[in-house]
Amino acid sequence: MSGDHSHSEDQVDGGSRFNDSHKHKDKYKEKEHKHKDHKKDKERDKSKHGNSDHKDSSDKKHRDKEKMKHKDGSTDKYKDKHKEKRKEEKMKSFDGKVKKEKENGFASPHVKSEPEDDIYHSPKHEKSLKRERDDDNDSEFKPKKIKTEIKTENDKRAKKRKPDEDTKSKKTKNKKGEVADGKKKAKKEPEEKWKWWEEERYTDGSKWKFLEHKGPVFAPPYEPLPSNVKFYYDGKHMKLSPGAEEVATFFAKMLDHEYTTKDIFRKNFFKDWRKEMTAEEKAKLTDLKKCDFSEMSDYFKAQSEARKAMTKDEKLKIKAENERLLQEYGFCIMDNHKERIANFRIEPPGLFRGRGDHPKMGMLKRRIRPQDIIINCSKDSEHPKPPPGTKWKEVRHDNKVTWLVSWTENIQGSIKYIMLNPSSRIKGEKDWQKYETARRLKKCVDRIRNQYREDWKSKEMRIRQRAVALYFIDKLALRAGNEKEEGETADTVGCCSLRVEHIKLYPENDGQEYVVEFDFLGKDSIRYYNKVPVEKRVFKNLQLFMENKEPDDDLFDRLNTSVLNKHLQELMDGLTAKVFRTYNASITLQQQLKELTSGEDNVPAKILSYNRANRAVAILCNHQRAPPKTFEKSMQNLQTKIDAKRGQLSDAKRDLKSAKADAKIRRDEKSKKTVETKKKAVQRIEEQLMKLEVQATDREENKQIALGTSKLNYLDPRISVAWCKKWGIPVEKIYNKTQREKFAWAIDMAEDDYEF
DNA sequence: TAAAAGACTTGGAACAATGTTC
DNA sequence: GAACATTGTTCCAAGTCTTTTA
Repeated sequence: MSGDHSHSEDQVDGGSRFNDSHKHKDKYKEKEHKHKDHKKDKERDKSKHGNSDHKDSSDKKHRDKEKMKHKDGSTDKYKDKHKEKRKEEKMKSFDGKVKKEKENGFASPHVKSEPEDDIYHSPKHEKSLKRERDDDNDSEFKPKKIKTEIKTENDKRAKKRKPDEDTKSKKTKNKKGEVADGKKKAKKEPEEKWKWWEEERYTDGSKWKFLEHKGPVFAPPYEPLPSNVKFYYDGKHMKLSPGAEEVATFFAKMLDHEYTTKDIFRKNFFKDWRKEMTAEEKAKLTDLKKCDFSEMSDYFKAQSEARKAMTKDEKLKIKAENERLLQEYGFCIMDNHKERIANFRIEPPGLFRGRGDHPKMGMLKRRIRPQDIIINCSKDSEHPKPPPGTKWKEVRHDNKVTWLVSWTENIQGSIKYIMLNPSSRIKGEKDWQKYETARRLKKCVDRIRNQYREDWKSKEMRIRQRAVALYFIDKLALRAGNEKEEGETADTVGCCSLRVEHIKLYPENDGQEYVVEFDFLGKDSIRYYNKVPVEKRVFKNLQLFMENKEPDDDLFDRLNTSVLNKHLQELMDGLTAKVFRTYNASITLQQQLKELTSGEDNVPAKILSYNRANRAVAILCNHQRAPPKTFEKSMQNLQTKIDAKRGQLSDAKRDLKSAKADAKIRRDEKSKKTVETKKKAVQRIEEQLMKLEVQATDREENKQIALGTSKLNYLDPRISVAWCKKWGIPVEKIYNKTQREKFAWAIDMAEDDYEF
């Protein structure tokens, strides 16, 4: 598995996946937080190292050495401590729901020092390719890189551009250069799109020089229920205080949702709801089961129906108002350009909807007020005004970050941000940089693979673990798997946080040797199930890692994401675990496109090929979705259409046949024409039929797979653009409007010969 | 230096808008 | 133009990785 190609084949075909594997299965529910009274880690460690019946004697020697080495290793200490805590927790709480002390992070302490250079490099007016990076050098992305080098690089690249692009770009050249210090307000954005990718990037670590915006839009205030909408407790009407009523409506709005049947959700909700009640209410309302929210629920349903049934005019009015809000708050000015803000509305209060078995689901997400808000903007901009009579928590001017507004949410205590749209310069640059890093990995991936294969034989356990984990991250596109605070979130894992219970080893399975079965909940509690044959050495290592461990012990007990990423950083500048996902996704797309696209195919067939290539990536990355509720029905409908079309086709063919026969007898122009018309009709119907059949295939194959995430986040858009150009497929068939805006840089720069 | 905080990307579901069919 | 299907957009949770703090 040294070359890209074979490697990727592994990825595409490797393992049996997607066998009805959507989301946390019952198994997990049962398994969750099982209470076990197992021995402490240190004891385990001892017994492990002392264990003498290892099959592989060299392994044993290694372990013995390891024992010495790790006696005082900080990493181990950490892991042990961590595990002890986890175990303590498990022992403490029967159902594992008791919270645990905060404990996370492993972040490497190294801080990149960036030269403090406040001089704004004003962009050049002449056509430049400052940002077009070559695969061998994405150092332009690093602020440290000095300008002269950039120029040289770009001069080199400038030749690559086609002349017609040059004229195009002249026309759309932005006006940035006119205001050298970037501090004056922008002139009106020209109608043409700004090509930020043709400009120079900041090299001083700053993200902008000028930022002005209007602040966030707050959630509308609570509107009390009309008096005829009643709440009942224990069958009796009860008028709730406004605070309690508001929280009650959050629950009522979700009444039809599965959430409200879940114990944790109900428990959390009730606890938080009670906090909002008056003393009197608190005394009276003691049992959620006795609460009757149905009138509220019906009221909201009726409201939603009414909204749907609104007249055209009313709908238009709302639309106009939304548009007004968008125009006023939805844009900011960043360095002379009007840029779209992604989420300018503050999240409204409601009940927290954690995914999977989230211990905090149902908790009250409190309303965010101006005094919770931190504004970030330029000193010399017109600062956003807080609503009358209120104050912002803080107004700061930090141009080393990209966010405009932030606040701390009350469920996890984490910070939320308002940032720019994906089409913005600031997001686009980062995105581009991501793919360039992945392309650099392409150049050294063989070396890295060879290295981790070597490391499988290392004397040090931590190195072996690191190497095996990296193999999985590379081969299976697993996520890194940061440590998580137990009890704070759903129990999900990634590679480094895999536990013994998440894998099963089969020396032989279905005629294959050394098979590993993965079964765990990953991000968003989406199940990852995969059976993959691995190399013997990996297999033996896994056996070793699992020795004398309990099911809920860490598989890689001498590894965490910080250690792994530090190692990766040494292998390649800028390399982290997630780069492998980007790299493998993009390279897989490129290979699959090459393999699947046939020049003779028509456009729909080519698009099917594209979707199949996209699908291969989505499967690799385990991007699953719940099959749409209407899936079966819509498949049926499609089949009906296909059948009808087939009928139509045979009719048309019969017509053609008789027309031909007719023409043979008559031998006149009119009947000849008729034959032509009939011929065309047959052709048209054949095409339509083919289209429908392709659609059916595509849909069936896509039942449980979500293509969007990989398309938006993992696939270098230049691959798709190049493919479109090469085969004459309109790019609109692959990317919708929003996606085209996000990938404008790629659409503009990629030619048909682009190679990832 | 480990832990915590902060910043930013990735993720599927829900909702809204648009397209299609009758 | 109503009803339904499909596609696009928004929402906000949950990851990764970096930076700061104690």
